[in-house]
Amino acid sequence: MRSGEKPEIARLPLFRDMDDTLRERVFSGSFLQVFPPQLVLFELGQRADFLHVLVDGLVELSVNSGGRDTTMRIVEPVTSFILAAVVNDLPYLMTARTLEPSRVLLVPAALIREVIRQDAALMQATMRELALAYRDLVRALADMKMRQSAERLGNYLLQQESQQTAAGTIHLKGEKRLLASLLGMTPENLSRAFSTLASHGVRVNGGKITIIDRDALCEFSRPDPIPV
Amino acid sequence: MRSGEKPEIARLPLFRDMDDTLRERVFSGSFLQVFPPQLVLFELGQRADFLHVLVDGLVELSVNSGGRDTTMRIVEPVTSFILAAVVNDLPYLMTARTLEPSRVLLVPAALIREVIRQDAALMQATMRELALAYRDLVRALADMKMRQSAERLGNYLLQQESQQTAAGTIHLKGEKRLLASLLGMTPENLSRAFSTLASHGVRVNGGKITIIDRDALCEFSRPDPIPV
DNA sequence: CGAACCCTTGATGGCGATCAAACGCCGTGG
DNA sequence: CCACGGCGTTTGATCGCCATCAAGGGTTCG
Repeated sequence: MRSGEKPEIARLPLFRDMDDTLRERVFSGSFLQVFPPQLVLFELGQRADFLHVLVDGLVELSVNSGGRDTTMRIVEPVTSFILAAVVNDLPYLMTARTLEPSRVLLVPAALIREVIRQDAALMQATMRELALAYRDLVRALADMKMRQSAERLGNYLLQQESQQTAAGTIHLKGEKRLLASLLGMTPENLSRAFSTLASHGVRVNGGKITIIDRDALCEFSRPDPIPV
Repeated sequence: MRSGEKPEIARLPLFRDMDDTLRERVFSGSFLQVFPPQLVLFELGQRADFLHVLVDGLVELSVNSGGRDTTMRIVEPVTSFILAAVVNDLPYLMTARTLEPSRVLLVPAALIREVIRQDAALMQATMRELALAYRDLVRALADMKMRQSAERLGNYLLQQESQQTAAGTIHLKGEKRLLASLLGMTPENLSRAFSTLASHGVRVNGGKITIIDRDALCEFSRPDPIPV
């Protein structure tokens, strides 16, 4: 891939501050690939061959073990994923699957590791990214351990609302069953959780959610006091 | 603190490969402090002032929010903790409390951040450490979402056994109520989970656990196929 | 138009939380 | 030295959240 082709990749926090010629080297050694929906990009247990950057589309990261399955993250463009497996050259802990037609930049793991060693700015950005990802997971784990399902949904909605453009309105990506799995519940109970939130300021219309009473939702969900 | 004082700190993966004079600079700017049990070292929401290294004793990292409380990690010597908050200069997401009389090395956050910028080996070690910690949390979250309580306990025991010296024998650190909170259950249910595991090759004697039938425990707990 | 499939709603059951009480351990004070 | 009280653990009883099973409505796609 050539560098100018996808300026939004170069603008990612991960790549933004690094040396231009090294960035060019990374991109020219990588390739942009198009995938149909429902395609498995890699599976848990495989050696981490590529750092992935989702350019367009939607990807699910899930863990499956012993017949059970749970989605760990929904990746939206433009974001890199599985950085942690790549930097330490360890097997993937998750399986990645496209949910929509997607374009993914595949950066060979050995290449990115080599350039990380050469470029302090890239290494620092990697370190920061990992630290932020770690903190996200700390929150997610505490959420799962301390809150019950409707509260988790409420907090998810509040968090989504804060980082989507239109205030008070949220568009769910993917199917509701996916959100259910992300929040650690069944589709049936997600549906019931939405009905519960109806009495706390939330209106649902398909994949479009409206928060008509933010205060009521906050009081019910007791969101994390520390901002992200 | 002087450098030769605590060679096992210098041998930590985090500090092992860095430049000697810079390591000396880090240690000389830090101080080793002794704390009594049950003392709060820092609280969730505070600005991260120090990178902590537990030299001796036992520390609990917990999250408390909305009247609820859950322990996220039990820190044993010699280990650093809350690296993620320090590198990004963000508030702590967890509260730290000593469980036993403890000695902790306090490294000023600004100092460690400065030296990280100067020393590529330290930065790389930080990056690796964060990536490994991230992967641990991915496992912990998947564990919490997919397994029920007795299975979680079984896996915890198998994991502890593999990283403690004596094969087949595990010494729990801290009280059982602490382990219960770490595993996301109540003390009552931890007790019941131990009884369940009695029919799967586990014997309990106070804080001393013996795995008398490893295969049976594995079959019951279905441990993660991917090694740590 | 029919067949999947997803979402929703209802009925039932199980895991785990809560409440309650008894036991054992340990440190204190009589 | 022993009695007592506090605390953690264990065991039992009950309750509530959520999973599971089941069925019906809506949408999409062949």
